[in-house]
Amino acid sequence: MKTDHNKSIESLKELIDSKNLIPNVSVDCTIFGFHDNILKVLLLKYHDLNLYSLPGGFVFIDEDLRAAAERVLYERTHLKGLFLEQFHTFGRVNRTENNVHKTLINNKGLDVPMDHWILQRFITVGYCSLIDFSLADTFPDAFNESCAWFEVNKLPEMAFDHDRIIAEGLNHLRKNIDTQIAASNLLPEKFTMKDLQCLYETILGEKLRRNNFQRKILSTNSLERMEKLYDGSANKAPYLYRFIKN
Amino acid sequence: MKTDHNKSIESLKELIDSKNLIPNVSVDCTIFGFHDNILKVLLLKYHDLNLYSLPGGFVFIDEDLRAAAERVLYERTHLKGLFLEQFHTFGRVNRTENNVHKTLINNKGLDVPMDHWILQRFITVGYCSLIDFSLADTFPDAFNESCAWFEVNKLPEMAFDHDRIIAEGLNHLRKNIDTQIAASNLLPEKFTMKDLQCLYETILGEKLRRNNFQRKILSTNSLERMEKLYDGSANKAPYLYRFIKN
DNA sequence: GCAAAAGTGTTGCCGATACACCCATGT
DNA sequence: ACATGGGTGTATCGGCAACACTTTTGC
Repeated sequence: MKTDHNKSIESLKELIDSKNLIPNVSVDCTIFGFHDNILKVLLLKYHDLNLYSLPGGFVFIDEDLRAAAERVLYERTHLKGLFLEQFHTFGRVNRTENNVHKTLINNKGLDVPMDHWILQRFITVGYCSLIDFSLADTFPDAFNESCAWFEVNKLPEMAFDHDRIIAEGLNHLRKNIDTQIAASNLLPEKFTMKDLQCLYETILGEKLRRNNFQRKILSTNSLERMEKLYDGSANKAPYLYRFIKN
Repeated sequence: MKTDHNKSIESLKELIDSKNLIPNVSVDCTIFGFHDNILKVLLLKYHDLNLYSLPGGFVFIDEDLRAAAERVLYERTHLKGLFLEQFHTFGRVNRTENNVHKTLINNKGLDVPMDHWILQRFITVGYCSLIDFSLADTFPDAFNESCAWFEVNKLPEMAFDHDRIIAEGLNHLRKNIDTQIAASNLLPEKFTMKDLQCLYETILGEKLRRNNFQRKILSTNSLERMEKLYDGSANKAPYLYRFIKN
């Protein structure tokens, strides 16, 4: 454990001293997780603080902005090729006024110049993703002691303006949910129309009409109907569907 | 003229040396201009180069990101309180690979360290605005020799990825055009329905049906009908309308 | 009266909604 | 048979497109 801790400090120090980062810029990912009809969001807990943040990171000088977001997503989930979209850039001066980095650096006993950009105001580019949280392990980084899923309407106290970023990210997800996104590993290979409807309802946070939903989805011609599912219950067996791959 | 040139160099040098700017970050404004049924976009021409760019600028360390965009808009038009919306952040590494700043600095004979961020890759946040180009004077800056309006489908060669930024900005404008935006100084106080329709058609780049357009706009209850306009032509006089201020 | 442009009416289509009914299945 | 829940039919509504008709105006 001690070595882990030293390693943490080492990598933190390295990060802060790095000349290979774009100063004053970060990316933050609202990684939404769906499973069993619950919508969660992945948050990190800072060491020794009762304060949470979005998975975020800085951008290397030779790295595409989107690639930085992909890297953040990968570092926390070890998953690649996921749905990931930029939705807004947050740049108000006071968004980082309670700069938690300062406390962290002090707590770690690191020697960082007071005029270092990590202690100043910085802007952040918000990205939005969606995965199945039961399929993803999560991996905290040197800044954080834990990496955990929180239901979107039961959020803990957030650092910076991350509560606002989550709200905007969720808004983006809701406006952009479609069968392509739903198709990416959120449901089993074969699933019932009810499964898909529950996914939509959970993301949108509202009930939909069963029959109208079915028609709307089928009219997109993105589903293929398979055999029926007999689960032993005393009712008509639903058809299974799968997404048509393009 | 000589003094102006020296002043230019002075302010350029000041800008580059400034410790008060966020490095590697800029804002670029797609300032669309409407008048006489023509849609233009405001471009700057670089000194001694046959290359154009969007009005852009850097962000002061104590300045809101949006305020930086407002400042850029104000510096080029001397107008305030205009429609202005962020639409996308462009962050690919190679977007600044033909860094025109290098040429400019060489041409000016400025002494800038080769590792200065202005010569490196930087990301830019795109903002979109819309004004009446006949009402706005335009003001070039030290970097540029002229500031001029170009029709959106007759663009000259653009620096960086500014052609893409314009395309995205126009797309944003088209998706967000509404009576609120149209109300902001693009038309005279009183105008005919045809005037408004022409504005929409010019921005959207497509013809609309006269009668359906009228119904659609009136159904928003954002217009107030005034007296008729007699212009001496041999046809029924159209009503004048004005926007209802909230 | 006539041409030109504005105002208004009507019809049909499409998508979304809401309600209803039928069908399959295990107890 | 019957309760349960899935599948499908249909009426309605609102928005929009398309077309037609009427009105106003100066020549």
